[in-house]
Amino acid sequence: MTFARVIVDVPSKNTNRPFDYKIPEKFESVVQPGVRVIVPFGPRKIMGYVVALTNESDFDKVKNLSEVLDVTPALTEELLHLGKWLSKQTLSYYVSCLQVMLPQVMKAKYRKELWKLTESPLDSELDRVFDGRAVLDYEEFDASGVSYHTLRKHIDDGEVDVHYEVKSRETKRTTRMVQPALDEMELLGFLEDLSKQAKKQKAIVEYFTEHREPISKKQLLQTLSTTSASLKPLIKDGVLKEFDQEVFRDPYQDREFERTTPFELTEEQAEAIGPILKTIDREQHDTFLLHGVTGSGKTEVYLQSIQKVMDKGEEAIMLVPEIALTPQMVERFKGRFGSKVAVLHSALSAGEKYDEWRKIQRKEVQVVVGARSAIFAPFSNIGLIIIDEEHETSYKQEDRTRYHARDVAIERAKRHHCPVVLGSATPALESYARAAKGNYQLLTLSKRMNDATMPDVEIVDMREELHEGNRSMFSRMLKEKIEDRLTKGEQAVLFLNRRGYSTFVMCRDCGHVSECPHCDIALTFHKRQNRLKCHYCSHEEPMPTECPECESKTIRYFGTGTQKVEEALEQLIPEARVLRMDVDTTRRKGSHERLLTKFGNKEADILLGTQMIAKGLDFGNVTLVGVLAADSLLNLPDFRASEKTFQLLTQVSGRAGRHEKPGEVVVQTYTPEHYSVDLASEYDFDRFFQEEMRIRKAFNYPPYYFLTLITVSHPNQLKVQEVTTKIAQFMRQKLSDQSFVLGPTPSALTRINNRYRYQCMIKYKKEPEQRKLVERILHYYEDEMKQENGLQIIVDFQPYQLM
DNA sequence: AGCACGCCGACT
DNA sequence: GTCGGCGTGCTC
Repeated sequence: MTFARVIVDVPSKNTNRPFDYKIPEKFESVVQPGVRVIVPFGPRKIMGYVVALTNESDFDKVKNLSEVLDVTPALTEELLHLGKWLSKQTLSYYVSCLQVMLPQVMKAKYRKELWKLTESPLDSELDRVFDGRAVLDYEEFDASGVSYHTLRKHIDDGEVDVHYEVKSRETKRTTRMVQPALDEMELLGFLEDLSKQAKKQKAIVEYFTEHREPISKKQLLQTLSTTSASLKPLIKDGVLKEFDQEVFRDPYQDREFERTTPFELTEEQAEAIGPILKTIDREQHDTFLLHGVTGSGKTEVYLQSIQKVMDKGEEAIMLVPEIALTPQMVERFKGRFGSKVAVLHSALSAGEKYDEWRKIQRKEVQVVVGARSAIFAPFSNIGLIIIDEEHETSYKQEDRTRYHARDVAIERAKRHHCPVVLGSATPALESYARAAKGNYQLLTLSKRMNDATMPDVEIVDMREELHEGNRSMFSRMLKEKIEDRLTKGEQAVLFLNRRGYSTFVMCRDCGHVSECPHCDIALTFHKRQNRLKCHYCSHEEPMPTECPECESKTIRYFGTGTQKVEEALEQLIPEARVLRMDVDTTRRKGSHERLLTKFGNKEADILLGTQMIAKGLDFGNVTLVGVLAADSLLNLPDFRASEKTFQLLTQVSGRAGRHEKPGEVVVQTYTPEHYSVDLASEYDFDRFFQEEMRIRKAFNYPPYYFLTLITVSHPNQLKVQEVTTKIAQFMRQKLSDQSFVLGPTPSALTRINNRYRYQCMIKYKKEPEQRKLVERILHYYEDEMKQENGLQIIVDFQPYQLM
């Protein structure tokens, strides 16, 4: 095999195919599919992925590849295949698909430099830029204003060279290790010859007569309480030798995890796990939907299924939504499987992520617990894939390679002949419908463990509160119940779906609302900084003291955010100790965990938070859950609004009364009659499913129809309109009568970052040619999309984010 | 994507 | 004549 077929790191239409390179003899033994290489590409050097080896090439001017970056392939053959599949599914470039499977640090960085090759002076202008240095960053030259022709002249004369540098950013942390270089007899011999004054050297050599294995230099010097001054001569004399050993940053190294053993399964759990274990045994592919109410012990089913897979010597992937990847969850896995677990989530540093990934690659672990991208874990012998909280929308990647982890999981599981388990208390409608049709096997856990009952849910109509003169954001009932918990020494969780202080700022005199100058959206007030921020672009401005329109000083905040609730709570119940948990208070690494530990230690009475507290929290002392504004999701322009509301209310309610003490839930709403609020309060998933399916059917939404969303954006509104109209017309004309093409419609967020956005939505049941048609559209607009501030067309198959 | 090449108008 | 702008096409 003398040629490597390489996918180069250039995401463009023309380069979306392999390029052939000759393999120099010295690399022959290491180059194999999946390794990263550096190759010459035109005048520059770039990174690429070897996808195949061949004995011949159709191309006659094949170049040599210049460097090999991996010894162990970064991507397995299976992942190379999967990447191909992914690029077809999402209409993205092959190289981008390979890229998403790897840790960020493995992406190449490029530098362009100018190297001065001569001692003699160059053009005086250019010499001034070089300023005596031999190497110059190209950007510095670019910014200097010296003409390209001047440079060109020197390049042609061989006095200056344009140098392209490819750098892989991964850093391997190493420790200096020390090891004996002689055998025991020789060491003892050396000791005899050693000068009497060299006490410390003696101690070191004596240590190694008893310990042959390497020890870290730091540790050695510490235990023998000496310094490297005594070590150095020994190394110089060839008695000992030093080397660097790679160490893995372990984000959990300072933590002790209490070992847990499998619990005895309840009858229901045993019944649910049976078919999963059987499928693992038979090495078949099948997809299970595990529908288990909150607190029914889904995790124990996962853990025991994984144990089975590990006993067979196979590997397991467990996906959890980012916000549910709590310390509590990690603890359960580390506690059961110890060091056999790698954890991958966004709170890790880039280096830590890389190290966890390397543990998987080196087969040091058998289990990976992680967020969406962990689905690409480089295992080669997968026996089980679990997706917990499978209804969560965070499993859908919302940029570039718009994949859904569920689809990838099933694709991988098919190849590995292993089951996929989708678990949720509130399955996605799509999944439940598939289970109902028999495409997935439904497994049900209907009872909570510990004989706990689901907490009672009280719905409070906030309109009535208002009529009766209560203008605060807390209903009288909620206030009473919070106070009751305080006196009993129990805890409460308050849930709000918004961070910040309030949603928007309005002048009471003229009604002026402060909006982002680049986006069509009201600015959000952040009190601590006393600034207005746009949540869609990075725009910020100070909070005005008077209305910019009418100069009135009566500026008011409307809407409610966590910060504001915290303040209101302080006024209402001053003795309560409140912990606020949202993106703003958990930004720093480890703060998430710190806050939860504090709450677990009962250092606070009330945990107030957003989305992130809806999942996975399990505190026995929490007996009250308050939902401050149940309808906040309901009013979004999203056909899944009811589903999301139902899911959220159910999840939040599940936080209360998980152990001995019974729990209660208070849901405040302006639309108590809405079926998603009502049915969530009765924990009636089946009726909600029926009701919601009826509506989806009537409006031709998933799961009855598939969706494709095409979003067009451009700084010029007319241009966007025109293009979107053309696209919609084209699709309408080409697709069958069974499909619906909606649009052009302005997107719900009409303008973001000074770009207008229009969309076209396609609802279809079967359109095998659709991807080809979309490709034709993208091809047609290719040139316009290349330009810096040009047209952008985003195609999302099975979108979750409709704005 | 980035780079060279080549064609064109503007200017010492 | 020469410099620098941008459109075009190629990269194994």
